[in-house]
Amino acid sequence: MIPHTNLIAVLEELGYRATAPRKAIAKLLEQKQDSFTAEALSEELPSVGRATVFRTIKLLLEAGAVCKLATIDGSQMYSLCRVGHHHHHSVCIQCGAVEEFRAAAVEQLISAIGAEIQGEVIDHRIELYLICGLCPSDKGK
Amino acid sequence: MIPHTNLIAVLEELGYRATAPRKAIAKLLEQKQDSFTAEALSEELPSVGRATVFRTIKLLLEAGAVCKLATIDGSQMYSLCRVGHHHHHSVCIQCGAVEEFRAAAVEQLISAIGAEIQGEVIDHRIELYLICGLCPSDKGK
DNA sequence: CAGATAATTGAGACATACTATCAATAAGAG
DNA sequence: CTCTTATTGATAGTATGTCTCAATTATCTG
Repeated sequence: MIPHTNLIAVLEELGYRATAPRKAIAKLLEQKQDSFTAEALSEELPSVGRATVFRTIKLLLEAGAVCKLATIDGSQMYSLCRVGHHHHHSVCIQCGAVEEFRAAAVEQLISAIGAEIQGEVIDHRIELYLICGLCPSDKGK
Repeated sequence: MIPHTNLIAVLEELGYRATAPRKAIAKLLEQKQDSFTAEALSEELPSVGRATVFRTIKLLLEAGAVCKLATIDGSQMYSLCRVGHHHHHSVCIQCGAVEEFRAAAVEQLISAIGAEIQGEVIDHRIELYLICGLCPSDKGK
């Protein structure tokens, strides 16, 4: 497990060079539990050019080590993927913490729905929005 | 059913005025079966200011008459909602046609997953990507 | 119908999230 | 160490919106 903790190795396996800027980005990303925007990441790494941050995120996205996901309001952000296989995300709408989940039942259900729908289902996307255990919920109000 | 076919009525119910630009946007949108971008809509309506097109889409989005959804590659687009209640979308990755679906099983499953996950689930989003019946699939290759 | 009032519009500047260009630099192979 | 090529950073450009503000237009009120 935890196959994508070494992001530099992921890039090297794809034939990309292990440069200092990429190492800095990888190191920072590996510590992130939460979702992030490319812009914010760039601000955290003033020594690395903005374009390089965006480029590296894109490489990691293509490598499957990072996922792009939608917030509850439809805007977008990234999240480090800790598992290598197909999965979905839950996002805390307060702190942005991202968890990954995978449920066999989901996949079964999707294919069942696919059977009822005209056309050939290619892929799907599921996001769960929640208030995580560490954030104060509104229940106490 | 078909509650959101009259988009102007939706806006009026919320206290917004039925102006000529809004009527033009509404008329065009009501004919759309496919997903669209605000930019494309604006280009189709050169007589209406760009800002007004974006503003009106935003109003309809808040009114629930239009949904914002993600394409398979993570970019975003809009789609007219034909049903008023909670639903999900399937998007043809070739022609952009959007269908709405609602499956009780999905909602049951989501709440079952919610019970297994730390935190309080607030909302969810599901998108199915497919090649619709009208588009040539790759099967014949 | 004639203002008065407030919402709405359009033009354009600004904001955000990227992508492309290109000369300078640095990684890695030999 | 040197050569080759990937990579970088600065900057300009693109895509998708949002904000500002003076001018316009809907609706209200008499």
